[in-house]
Amino acid sequence: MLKHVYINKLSQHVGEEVTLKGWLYNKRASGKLKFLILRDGSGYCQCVVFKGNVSEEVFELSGSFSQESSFQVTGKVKEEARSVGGYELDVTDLKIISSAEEYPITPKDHGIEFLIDHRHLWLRSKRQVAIMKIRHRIVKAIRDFFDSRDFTLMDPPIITPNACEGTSTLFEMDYFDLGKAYLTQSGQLYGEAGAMALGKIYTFGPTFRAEKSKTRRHLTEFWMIEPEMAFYELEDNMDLAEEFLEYVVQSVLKDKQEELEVLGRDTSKLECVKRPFPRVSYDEAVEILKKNGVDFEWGNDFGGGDETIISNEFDRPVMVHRYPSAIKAFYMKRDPERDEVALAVDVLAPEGYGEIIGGSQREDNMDLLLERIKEHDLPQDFFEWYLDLRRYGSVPHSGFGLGLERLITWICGIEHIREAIPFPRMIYRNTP
RNA sequence: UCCACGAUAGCUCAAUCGGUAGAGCAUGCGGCUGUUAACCGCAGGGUCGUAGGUUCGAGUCCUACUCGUGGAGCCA
Repeated sequence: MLKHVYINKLSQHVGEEVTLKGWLYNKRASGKLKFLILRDGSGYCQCVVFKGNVSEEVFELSGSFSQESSFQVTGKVKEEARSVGGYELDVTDLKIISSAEEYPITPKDHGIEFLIDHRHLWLRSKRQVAIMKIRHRIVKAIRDFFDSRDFTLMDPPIITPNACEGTSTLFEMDYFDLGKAYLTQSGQLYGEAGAMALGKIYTFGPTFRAEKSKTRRHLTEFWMIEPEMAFYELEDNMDLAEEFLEYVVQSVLKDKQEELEVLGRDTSKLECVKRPFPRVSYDEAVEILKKNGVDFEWGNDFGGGDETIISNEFDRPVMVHRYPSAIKAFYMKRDPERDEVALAVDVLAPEGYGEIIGGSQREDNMDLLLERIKEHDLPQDFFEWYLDLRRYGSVPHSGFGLGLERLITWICGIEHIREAIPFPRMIYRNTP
């Protein structure tokens, strides 16, 4: 057998005879000519079997196996403009590795229920492969961004004894003799401990929300990135968030054009994602809503529709800061010049994709933090370790949380968050 | 939890006013030397989500239930 090469490296082997290994994506035949589309995870290649070029057995074999059968094929690589990917294999030999049973996902349309039931197979389709490759590129950009700025990756626990923010519904479990425990809703409080130890950290891990949310923006299990920085105030936090988003989006644009094209993404919308991002206060955002005819009362949180109206005013992500403290978490520091608003910031993605980042400067004053814990009716004993961060050398600090799948959904320009994660966990679905 | 919509062949869907269950894809066989979700011909493939009801007659109308989809609230 000749050297096994991958489809995305075919350009280096033009004129050579090579062996490809993969799965049958689609096939067409025309008399003495057969076209087999092979996919190998790195790309797609049309393999042409001409009756005159192969043995009788190989010619018969090449038409006999079904979609998604695995096989290896040997032939000469040539440039071919008519062919997908620009290269083609003139087949001289072919061997079936495993003949597939009748494959459920055909090249025609399918409903979402059927596709998600077959998620393990759906991942093989061109569109899903493109999304997963972009997901990987985004994850790499996120890590590169923080790593190159001297952040330390610090993994928070997944099992926690209490609700982080005291509001969400959590997945509950029995934890031996210690009573109830919960799957984490956020690694943030632990991130703060990390920032006091390491200066600048980021967490990157799974997060769980048991709310019975049933929309295209929700998963019960998703991945969250939470940087936390000692000595950062709200403005520093916003500077970092916009630099971060610009870097991630531009990295994907630079390296994943082909995949974005498969998804039909309008990349001009992504080209706009450059600093500076618009920054509007909550007050100003409320004015935008009123200008657009929304009957909105100061003090409420924005709904999905409100976020869309606000983000439609801009061509790039918009940072909304200084929300009413009453609707924000207990640990957020209040504006010293205006107690009714918190030093919080949400980043709203363009095109109606909604909130992708939520962050704030944290309350660093021991007495005020204790007051907030009592106001929110939270069990103080669970937070003693967190209060220690204020007892022992408290400093101004800030951070934000980024929902990975929401970021992917926006960058890919896809309709529903379930396609942004390999195996989505949703309120009425936990299989496959 | 609430609101709306849906369930017919392996898949995607159609079936007029309540009157014999249809098509494309997929599968099998045959044809074609440049196909791009190939095309052409033939064939097989149905407990119309479940349980009741109305009717001479129900895929179609009514009731309940099950499952699913979209949205609201809540959130990243």
